[in-house]
This record gives sequence, C-alpha cells and structure tokens, in this order.
Amino acid sequence: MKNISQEDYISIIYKHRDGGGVIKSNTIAERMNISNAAVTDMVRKLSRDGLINYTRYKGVSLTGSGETKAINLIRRHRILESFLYKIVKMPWEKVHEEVENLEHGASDDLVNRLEVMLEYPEYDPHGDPIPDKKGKMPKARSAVRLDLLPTEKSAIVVRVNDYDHEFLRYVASVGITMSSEVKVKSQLNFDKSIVLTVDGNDINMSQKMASNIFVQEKKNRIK
Amino acid sequence: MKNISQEDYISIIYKHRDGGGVIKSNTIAERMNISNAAVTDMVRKLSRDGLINYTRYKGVSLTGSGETKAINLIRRHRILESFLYKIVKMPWEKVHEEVENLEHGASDDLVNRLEVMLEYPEYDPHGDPIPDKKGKMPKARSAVRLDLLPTEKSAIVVRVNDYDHEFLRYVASVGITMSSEVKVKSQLNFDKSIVLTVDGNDINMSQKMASNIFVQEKKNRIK
DNA sequence: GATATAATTTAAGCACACTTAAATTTATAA
DNA sequence: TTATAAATTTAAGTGTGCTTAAATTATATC
Repeated sequence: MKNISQEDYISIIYKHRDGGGVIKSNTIAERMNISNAAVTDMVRKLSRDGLINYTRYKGVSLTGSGETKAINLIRRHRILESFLYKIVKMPWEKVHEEVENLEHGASDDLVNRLEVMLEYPEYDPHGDPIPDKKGKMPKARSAVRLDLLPTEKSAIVVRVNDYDHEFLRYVASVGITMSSEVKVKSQLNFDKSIVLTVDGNDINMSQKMASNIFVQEKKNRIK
Repeated sequence: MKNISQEDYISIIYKHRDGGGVIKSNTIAERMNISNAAVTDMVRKLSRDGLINYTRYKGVSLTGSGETKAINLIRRHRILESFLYKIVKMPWEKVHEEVENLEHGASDDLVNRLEVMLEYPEYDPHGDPIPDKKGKMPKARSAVRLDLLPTEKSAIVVRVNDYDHEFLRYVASVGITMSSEVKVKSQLNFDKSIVLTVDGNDINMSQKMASNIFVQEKKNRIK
C-alpha cells in the first residue's frame, strides 16, 4: 500500500516552500493541522528515504527525486480536479476536497487516460498549471494579486489558491469563479480590506482573502 | 479520515458469507491475505462498533447496520467499476484492481453523480448487480456455473467473480469477457478440468477457475 | 554579547493494523 | 469417550503517525 501521509507532506512542501525552495517545519505543521513534533518525526523518515534534505533546526527542501515525486502528485491532483469538474460536472468549489480523498488511490495509468479524455489540459479548475507526463509545466499566466489591483480597473479572475476548502466555498458563494469579472472599488486603510464589484454586487473582502485570488487586467478596448 | 481496513472487512464478509449469513474467521484471513490473529483483533472492533455479531470461536455475521454499510460499499465499488469501464474505457480486467485502491476516497455524492452519468446501470462490468441508492438490488440473472454446463451446449458469459486480480487477468487473456460465447467440449474425469471453445480456440481450464465463471445457455433457434 | 522569546526537537505515550508463537477451544475420528 | 487435529484466540512485539510536555537550539532585542 502507498504511503498516504508521505504523499501529503511532499505535496505540502512543494506548494508552500519559499523562493529558495525551503520550508520551515512550522509551516508544514500549520498547513497540515498537526503538531510540530509530528512533523519532526515524518521529516526524518522522508530524509531517510531520500526525498528531502534535512538538517536539525533548519527548514527542509526537496531532493531531486522528491521534486520529481511532488510534480507527479501535483499532476495527479490537478488532472483529477479537471476531470471531476469538466466531465463529471461536479461544482467548482467541491472538486478540491473530493480529490484530496480520491487521489491517493489513483494509478498513473488512470491519470494518463483521464489526461487524454481531457485533451491534455494546461490548467486545472482553479487556474493552476498541470505538468505533463515528463513533469514539464505550462508557463504560468501573468496575473496580479487581487489585493494589489488598482481601484476602478476591471479584471478577470484566472487563478484561486486551493489551500483551504472553507475559503473556496466562500469565494464561490459570493459569485467568484474562474473568468469572473471583478473591479476593486476601494481599499480601506483601516484593515486593508477591499470593496469589490462582482456581477453587479458589491462585496467586502479581507486582504488575506483577496491575496489568494489572482486576476488579469482587462485590456481597454481600442476607442 | 475513513477507516479503510474496516471497509475492506465488511465487504469481504458480505461477499463471502455462506447461505446462513455466517463467515469463519479463517475465510476472512484467507481472502484478505492476513493472519487469523489480525482477524480476531479487527472482528472485536467491528463487533464493538455494532457492525457484526461475534461470539468467540464461532463465525461472524453482519448486523443490520453492518449490512446496510456493506451494500453501500458494494454499490460504490460497482458504480466506480462501471464508470472506469464504460466511460474511461479502461480494460475490463484492470478496473477491479484500480477501484480497490480508488474506492475508499470516493464520496456518496460522487458515486451518485456517476450513477446518473451511467444512466442507472443494473450490472457492473463483471456482471454483478448494482444496488440502488436505497440498497435495493436488481434481481440476479439466472446463470449456471461454467463447470456445470453440459457439454456441447453453447452459452454466453454473464458474470465472472472478481475475487482475484490474477484470475481476471488470466480469464481476459484467453479471450473470455462479458457476452463471450463459450462451449464445453469435454470434462476430464482425472482432474475435473474442462476443455472449452472460445472464439474458435480450444482452451483447457481447471474446475476451480470454471466454477467462478457463470453462463446462460443459448436458446435454440426455432427451426 | 547577554538574555528573552520563539521555533524546533526529544521524550514518553497512544491507537491502529498488523506479525509470530503459544495457549486454548472445538471438531473429528478411533 | 478420549486422543488428536484443526481452528481460533491470546500474548508479546513491531512500524506508523499522531499527541502533550519538557528540553534544547536559534533569533531578535537591548
């Protein structure tokens, strides 16, 4: 049987490491909702298995084979999400959670078949790029964090971080999804929260939430 | 998180209990390829959780809620198999193994959606009946064990037990699948093995193997 | 550079799902 | 009926992945 926990750790490390490829054990514990002691335990096993570099009291980083494995896990996750969304027509905000439970059992063979059915998709339902069989990522689309978008500029949602189910459900409930058109009306200095228009409705959103939504500015029509 | 092992035990008990609804701990151990001691352990937990009836040294049987659970697990398994076979076009002999790994993560919601996509299938790719949402089984098709089929009678394969991956792969490799036409040419008294014709080819098959394949006699055309 | 505080690791312990080996209970056959 | 064989359970132990609490190391501030 496969090692479910190890897979989760590897994915988390890949997704949340910093620019230098390093992640603190604290961050892992927070993202997985477990104790730091548990992370120390597992991190030693992953190091023993050659998947990460680890020295006590420093953060960890993926080795070559760790990164290869991570990319394969990401690929599996994103193809399954695309499949549930596009073919099974499961609601946008539900697919991430479903796939978290489903993915550990899916074989490479199944993933490859789904990729063919989907005609080699480049981005998943949250706008994240899908690595191909060799691990090559399509180039990320340029996008701006919603909390950094200048006011009164219309923009299109192209990516939403799928770090948290509750966040995804909330975002969907206020009418935001891929390709939604949004416009920031104002940013409050008090708490940095923003007021934005989606589908003609005004909603308020914390800076933290907005910083997990990425948009592309709409090109102005040529007059 | 769900309890993977408990689900496996419940399914095995449901599938391999005898006419009186009872299964010996020995049988469970054999079918799951684990020790008898492990079965004793788990059987106490299942009993504690109200899913089975258990008295030391006697076999076990499912309680009402155990049976309800079993039927739901069977439903999940068979719908996922049908889905992989009919929609993803995965080979017949591969779907059982894939689903064994996949099923523990699939939500009822997903299963229900797949059922709709499949237009409420009644039988899975191995010919087993699929219970509906309420647990109602379509009535089993009348069929004869292949080792009991009279010689020289043509018959159609309508069900194959999916108890073992190796068996399924072998069966597929000799050209037998659902709706295959077969005819028993002779049965050897020596070891009860049979010689049968499939697609014009003659093959020999042990009685044990044949007893896991079920066929319907072809109606004779009216002359 | 000493010291307070924050991050991390170690220690001890728990539940789970297994194992092998020994003991016990049940079934079978003389 | 009793000896023996077969099935089952108990006992002791293992690896995994977690926990809390205490000890250690790193970092930030004066």
